Amino acid sequence: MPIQSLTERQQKVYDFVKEFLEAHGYPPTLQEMANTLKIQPSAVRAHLLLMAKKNALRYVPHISRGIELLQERPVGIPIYGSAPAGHPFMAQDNIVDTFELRRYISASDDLFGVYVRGDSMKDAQLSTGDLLFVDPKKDPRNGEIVVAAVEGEPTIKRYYKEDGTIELRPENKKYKPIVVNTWDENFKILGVVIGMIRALDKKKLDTIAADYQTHGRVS
Amino acid sequence: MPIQSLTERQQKVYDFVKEFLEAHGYPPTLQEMANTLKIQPSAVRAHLLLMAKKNALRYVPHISRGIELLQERPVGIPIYGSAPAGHPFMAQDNIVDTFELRRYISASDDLFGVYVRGDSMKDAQLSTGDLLFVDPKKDPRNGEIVVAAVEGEPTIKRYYKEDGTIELRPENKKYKPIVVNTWDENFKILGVVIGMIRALDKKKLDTIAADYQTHGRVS
DNA sequence: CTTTATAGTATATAAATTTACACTATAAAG
DNA sequence: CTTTATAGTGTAAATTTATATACTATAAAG
Repeated sequence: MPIQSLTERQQKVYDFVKEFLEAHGYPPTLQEMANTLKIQPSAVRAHLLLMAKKNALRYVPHISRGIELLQERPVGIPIYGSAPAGHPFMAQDNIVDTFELRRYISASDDLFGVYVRGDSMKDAQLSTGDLLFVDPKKDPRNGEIVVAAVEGEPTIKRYYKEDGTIELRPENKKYKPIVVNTWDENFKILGVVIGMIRALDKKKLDTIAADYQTHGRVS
Repeated sequence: MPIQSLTERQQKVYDFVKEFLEAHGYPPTLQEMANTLKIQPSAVRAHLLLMAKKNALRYVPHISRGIELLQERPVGIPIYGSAPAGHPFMAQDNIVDTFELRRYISASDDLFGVYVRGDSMKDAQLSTGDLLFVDPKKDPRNGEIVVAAVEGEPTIKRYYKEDGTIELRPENKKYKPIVVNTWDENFKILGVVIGMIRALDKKKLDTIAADYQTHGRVS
């Protein structure tokens, strides 16, 4: 069922509910809406009933504050695609998806993060300051990037398993691969890197730089 | 003020409010809570008042359903730092921060995203499939990466302003900079790239590849 | 052994909130 | 020119909801 467009007045009511909800955490009463919009509660009620019919919200009669907004714009971030020439880039119908972290980085609950240090994964386009999302429950496949502990030292490398050995390859010719036996006790896969996020604005970069001295990163 | 921990019963009430909110979009009444928990409204009220004192929620007396949950547990992801040799990497005291998207990518509300296409920003370590976070309200500074529309075509480049001209430089020697006049009407800065996220697990990469044919990316 | 915090029952009252009903008015559609 | 959808006013009644008050009970702390 498509979302029918709201009239000007209905939009005003809808907006008020939205703002009220954000401010208070619960919806307004008919009275509260009526006061702000300077109309009668009965009139507000009529608007709500109409909007409910249009599927813009749910209105439960007999229930105080019984309003639920639908089409909650997700906390998400709209993602624009490329549009045909001449078509405005930032138009509603050029939104190809909505970004929600939970959906994008879908992994087990005990997902964790590490910051990258150094240039050993340069050719995989990972650089100092990048934040990696690591899934500790996922079994690594050959070619995937993993966080491993070698003799207690965490390190980021590409994973290749062959017979009884595991090879951890850096992505930079300057460094050499590490080869360990699968039964080696001084070695442990901490998790598989399933995502990465990088801050690019200057203020954030400064913060990261400051952090750098306080906390370590994993190379 | 630290969040004092809830007693077992308080947690039950809290959880019920949370579930009710998710199911209905508005908080429950004392009566509704009392019915489900099989206690009296007065008892529920007492719990709410206590929890409000503990800052677990806001409770507005005299207001029907006047409950707002606070401390929405952030969808946060723990970030581990590098620990002294021998110290277990994934220990509680090695958590240097918690990742929350809204804090990490702090920008104006109308933040949007675009997927990268092509290799024109290769040397800035951006590759096809990366998702960029773009702030349309931020004024670009020299050297920052921006999304611009040149003759209607969106493009990702590094921004340099000098006198009356703006230079949009790719980060790949294969491509040439674009130079436009500041007053050029066929040119518009759509926003400044303030962050990037990349999916690295295979399943996600496949999804992106499938998407690729349906929707476009911005080069 | 007394205080304090938590957890409850039970009931009447007060206040908040929704609702029904009777009307008016305007603009667009058929 | 009549119907339909929207947008209201105003009021009393019905219902929902919160609150005050008086008690009981348990466990932990001092």
